[in-house]
Order: sequence, then C-alpha cells, then structure tokens
Amino acid sequence: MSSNALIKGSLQTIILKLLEENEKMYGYEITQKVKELTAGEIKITEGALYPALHKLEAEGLLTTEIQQVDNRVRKYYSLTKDGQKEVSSKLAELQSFVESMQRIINPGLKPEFSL
Amino acid sequence: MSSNALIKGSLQTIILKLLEENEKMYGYEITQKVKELTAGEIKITEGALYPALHKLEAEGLLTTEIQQVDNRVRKYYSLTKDGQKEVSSKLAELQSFVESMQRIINPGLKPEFSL
DNA sequence: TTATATACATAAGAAACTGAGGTATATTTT
DNA sequence: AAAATATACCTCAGTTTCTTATGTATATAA
Repeated sequence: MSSNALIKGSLQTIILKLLEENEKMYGYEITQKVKELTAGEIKITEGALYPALHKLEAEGLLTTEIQQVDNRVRKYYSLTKDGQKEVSSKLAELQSFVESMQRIINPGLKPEFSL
Repeated sequence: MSSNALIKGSLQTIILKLLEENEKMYGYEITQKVKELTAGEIKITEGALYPALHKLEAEGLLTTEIQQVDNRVRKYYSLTKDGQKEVSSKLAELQSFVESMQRIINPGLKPEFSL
C-alpha cells in the first residue's frame, strides 16, 4: 500500500498526530485518512500500521477499545496521557528535522522563509 | 554520531544533493558539512555513511578518486551522469513527501502557504 | 458470483540504521 | 612526553522499520 521510502520513522508521529485531532480512530480509518489528506501520495501499508499501533499500545501511549459495527469488529485507539505528551515532543522533532533538511536541500534560503 | 530517527531513507538524498553543489567531496567532509549546515542537529554516523556511499557507487551514481593529503588518504566522491539525473528525481520525491507530511501535521494550512 | 471494500492480524525477508570496534596519521592539550 | 582529540577510512552484529504476501471474516457493488 505504499511507495515512499521516506516514511521510515515518521509513521509513529503520523499516528499520534491524527489521534491528537480525532480523539479515537481505528486502523483502517487511519490508512484512509492519510490517503485522503495526502491525495494518495502516502499510503500506509497494513503490515506497517498494525505492528506500529501494537507497539505504541505496548509502550503505554495508546489505549484500545473494541466496538462492534454491523457484525464487524473495530479496534479504536486513543491517546493516553503519556501519549498526549509524546505528540508534542514527536512533532517538535519532526519540525526540527524538516527545517534541517531544508537547510541542506535549499542552502540559499533566507531564515525568514524557512519553516 | 546521530540522534534523529527520521533520517531513514533520506541519507542518499542528502549525499546526492551535497555532491550536486560541491562537485567532489570525501566522506568525512560530508559528515562535517551536514553538521555545519544543520547547526549540529543532524549528525551522520560513519556506520551509515560509508555503506551508503559504497551502495551509490555500486549503483553507478557516484565515482571515486583517491587523493593523498599529508600522508592521509582521502576518497573523493563525485556524481556520474546517472547520479546527476537521480538528484532531481530524489529531490522531487523529498519535496513531495515533505508537502504530504505538512498536510497531515498542519491540516489547517492554506495551500498558498504550503511548501 | 466474483470482485472490491471494510477490518483485523501475522510473518518472512529486505533495507537502513545504531553503536561498537578496528586501523592509521596529525594536531592539540595537559 | 603522553594523552586526548581530530582527521580519515572501514566493517559488522544487532535493531528497527518497513514491504510483500498471506490469512480470516463480513458487506457491498459489479
């Protein structure tokens, strides 16, 4: 379900950020939301997503809640308090990384035009 | 020599971009240049850099040239023609990825303010 | 009825790192 | 003079994170 080799390491940040905005989401919903937000550019594979969700849960950043919808099971994930703290830190990290990349890739760029 | 988990996958792009601008660089020089450009934010480890350089060379994107400087050996890398083509494509990919990440992380952002 | 969409999951293998270790010379600090 | 740091290359075991394939199951669209 993917095509971008650059996602490495940022999947966790994506998940945490989406859950900060949406309170409660299930796996499939996350893949669709990312596809929608990026106009199909980034496609989260299930093989990457589910292990990532399980890991975040094991680390205590997410909690789960099973719901039955039309005979189908949905596993909703939401942020714990630790998860809420982690979002800001992960976002700051990503922000800083993107700024650094801009300085490498766009070395002539003036500071006031950077991210 | 590092701290950022997000570099995964973008190291090749960094190397290619630096060589597009500098004609000819050696490994150690690349680590220092990245450190300098990013104010120490991104530190390329040697364990990541040298295998990456060897791989790019094996793929025909880089060529090497040994030079002796003060009894010390330097291995200079420069872009081949294939390498020059690859830079643009890799940069476009990164650009697109960063834009996608912005749409996820900063969903309220107006298009005219995006990268 | 067959394919696609929804919804979860695991597992083998690949790729890209980290961190530690190794070799060697030059310079700076104590 | 000795020790530490800087310069300069390299490899390799182990870890993390992905891809791709596979499996299960229900609902809907072709």
